[in-house]
Amino acid sequence: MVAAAARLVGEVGMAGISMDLVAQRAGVSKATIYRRWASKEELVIEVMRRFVEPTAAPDTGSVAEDVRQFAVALAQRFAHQRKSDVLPHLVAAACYDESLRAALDHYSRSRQSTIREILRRGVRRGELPADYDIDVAVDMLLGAFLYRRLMSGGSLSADVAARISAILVPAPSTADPSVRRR
Amino acid sequence: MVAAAARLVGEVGMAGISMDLVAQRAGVSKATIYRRWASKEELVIEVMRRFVEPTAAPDTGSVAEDVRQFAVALAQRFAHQRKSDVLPHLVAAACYDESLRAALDHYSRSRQSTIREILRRGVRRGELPADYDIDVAVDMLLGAFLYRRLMSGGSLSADVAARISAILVPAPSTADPSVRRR
Amino acid sequence: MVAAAARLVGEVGMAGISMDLVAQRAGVSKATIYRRWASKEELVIEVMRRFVEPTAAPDTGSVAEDVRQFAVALAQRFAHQRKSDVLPHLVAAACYDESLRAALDHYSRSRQSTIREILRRGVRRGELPADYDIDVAVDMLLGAFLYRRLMSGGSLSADVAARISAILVPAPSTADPSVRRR
Amino acid sequence: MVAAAARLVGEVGMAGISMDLVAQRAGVSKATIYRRWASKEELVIEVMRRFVEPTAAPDTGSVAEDVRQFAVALAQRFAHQRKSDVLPHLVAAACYDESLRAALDHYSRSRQSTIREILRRGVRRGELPADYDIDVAVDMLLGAFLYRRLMSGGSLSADVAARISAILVPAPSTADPSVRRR
DNA sequence: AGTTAAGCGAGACGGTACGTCGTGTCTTGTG
DNA sequence: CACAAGACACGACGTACCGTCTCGCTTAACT
Repeated sequence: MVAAAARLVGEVGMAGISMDLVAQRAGVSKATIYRRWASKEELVIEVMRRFVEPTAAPDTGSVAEDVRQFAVALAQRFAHQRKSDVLPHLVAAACYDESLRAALDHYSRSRQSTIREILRRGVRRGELPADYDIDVAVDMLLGAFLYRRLMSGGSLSADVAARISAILVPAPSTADPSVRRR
Repeated sequence: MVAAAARLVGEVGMAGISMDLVAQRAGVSKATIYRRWASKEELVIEVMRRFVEPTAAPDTGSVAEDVRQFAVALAQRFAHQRKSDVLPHLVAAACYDESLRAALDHYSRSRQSTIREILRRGVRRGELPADYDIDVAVDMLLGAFLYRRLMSGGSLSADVAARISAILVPAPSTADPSVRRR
Repeated sequence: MVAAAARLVGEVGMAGISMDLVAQRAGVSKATIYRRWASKEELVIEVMRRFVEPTAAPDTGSVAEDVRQFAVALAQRFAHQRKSDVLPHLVAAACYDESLRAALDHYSRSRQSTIREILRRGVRRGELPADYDIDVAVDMLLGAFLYRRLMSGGSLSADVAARISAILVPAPSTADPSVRRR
Repeated sequence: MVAAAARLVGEVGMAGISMDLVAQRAGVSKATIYRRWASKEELVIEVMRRFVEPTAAPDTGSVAEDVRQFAVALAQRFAHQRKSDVLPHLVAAACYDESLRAALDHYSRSRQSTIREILRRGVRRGELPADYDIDVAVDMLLGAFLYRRLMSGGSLSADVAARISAILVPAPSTADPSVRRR
């Protein structure tokens, strides 16, 4: 069921999926699907939860470097056209469906744990100011990727990833104290 | 026609709109609409082009302050639930429709002109480094808003807007030369 | 189980009944019902067998009067909208289901015993000709009721009942010999 | 559409018909069917209206003979298993659907015109008493056929038809005046 | 001025997917 | 060990939009 949906996401993308199709492929009745998920969107969230493994958290000793590596890895994720079409669809659907909204929030929350952990470590170690706003930073990092992918149409090369992380967490290169103090 | 669509966007949101409904409201036949727009999405882009006036570009003399004001103004934009549901829908639709993709790109490009101008001015004046990556910065600013609104579910207060712009363009408060030089 | 079905027939009529509903009401699992009856129709036949008591056979000494009384009593039976919807449903279902057909035939046969007895008595006493076709007469009597109720939409008053029986078994009132002789 | 439905009635009978099937066979969308008929039952009534031509009215000069001929012709109609399953289904469905009820009434009314005309002629000519209850007689005649076909399970031979009509309109064989006068 | 052409409203149409319901079978867990 | 509880495959239901299409009617331009 989830597996069939996952396969279909890969084959025809979010737009090509219908409940009838999933049911047929999974050898399952539509009613059975609806018994578990309220919509194909919630089903697809389940797909992501199960089939998209979280990015590993690097620990190089430097926040700036950790963030950079994380960002580069993330950029690669967005390469696959088909699969990265899923998220925009879910986001749009969540605008009209409260329960989907909740499910998506929960999912995105869980997916942010890696980058949040990296940043928290930075604060702990003193590499980032104590009042560093992790929420906002995460929004900026992931938002930049999303926006670039969906709106700007720009590339998502490793270089771009690096530049984004550089703005987010300025490299302490020449022992720049300006950030830490404030 | 566009006016009727605009009214409907306000009343029932993107999800509640159908071509039949627009046609009926505009006192127009569906065929006539299709003669001008390929889909309701392209029609709605037209709506935005006509009815969403661009944010004014502040010019306070300081990039940091300009960006801050711009961000705060933008944050207010995202307040209206109904209307800000439109963009995600268009973004999702653009994933499957090349021509819509183009129309949306064109639109978003034109909407970025204000913030790009602000940043370009900053570079010209030397407040920002000569190699400041405006593309990336714009992605981070707008992406942060989008992501926060759609995924994080966080608030979009003036305070948050200020913090975002602070990360993007560190205030030169105490004549900090570190950013400029590099 | 049968009792629950009977109650439901009274409440929601044949159309509103489903096996799930009967099961729930009877506090029984569907499987248990299917173990005993092949369909809800056969279950309902059981209901009729148990809960619809046969019309009493009058014996006034005159066939014509007996038939009249029987017909009037029968007419009252058809008054209840809800309950008399059951039979048409069963009849229709029996067209496609051989075993149901048999069950229904058996039931209707048993229900005709009263009127057949009345007519047989008439023949025995010589009030009806020896070659009187009881089968046909029964069909005409019951058929007239059924048809009137279901197709003509006419009323089923005592008066109508009387007129039907009068045609079937002409009253020997004024020593009319025409029927007997032939 | 109606033609496709007619063909299907012949092939799979009333029970085997579904709106999806009719739509597919007619090369038409379900919505189009529903635009014209509220249910498959009303569609089938249309089928009967168009494809079942009315029985011709015999005029032999004698009511008794006219009725006999009509009855015999009618009996042949009921021969085809498949097709005569349709009516019971419609009758049952009409019990739960007011508008179908009306449509069916209208149809059956129009189908009775032949036999009614025959009987009216009999009254006009004085072969039947002036107060002869045509409504009741029609119910008895058609009802007998219906009942025999659906409930009794008896045959519908020409002989049976003749016997039914004999009871309904006693042959005036030996110039029996008893009926006419009254 | 009369005729013709274009443009449009109205809305029917073939399709596709929806989400729900009922059936009859089959499995699981409990008393 | 039987049975309630209920999950399940199947298939029909009736609805909603989509995008295309054919009708007439209007209005304008061109005879």
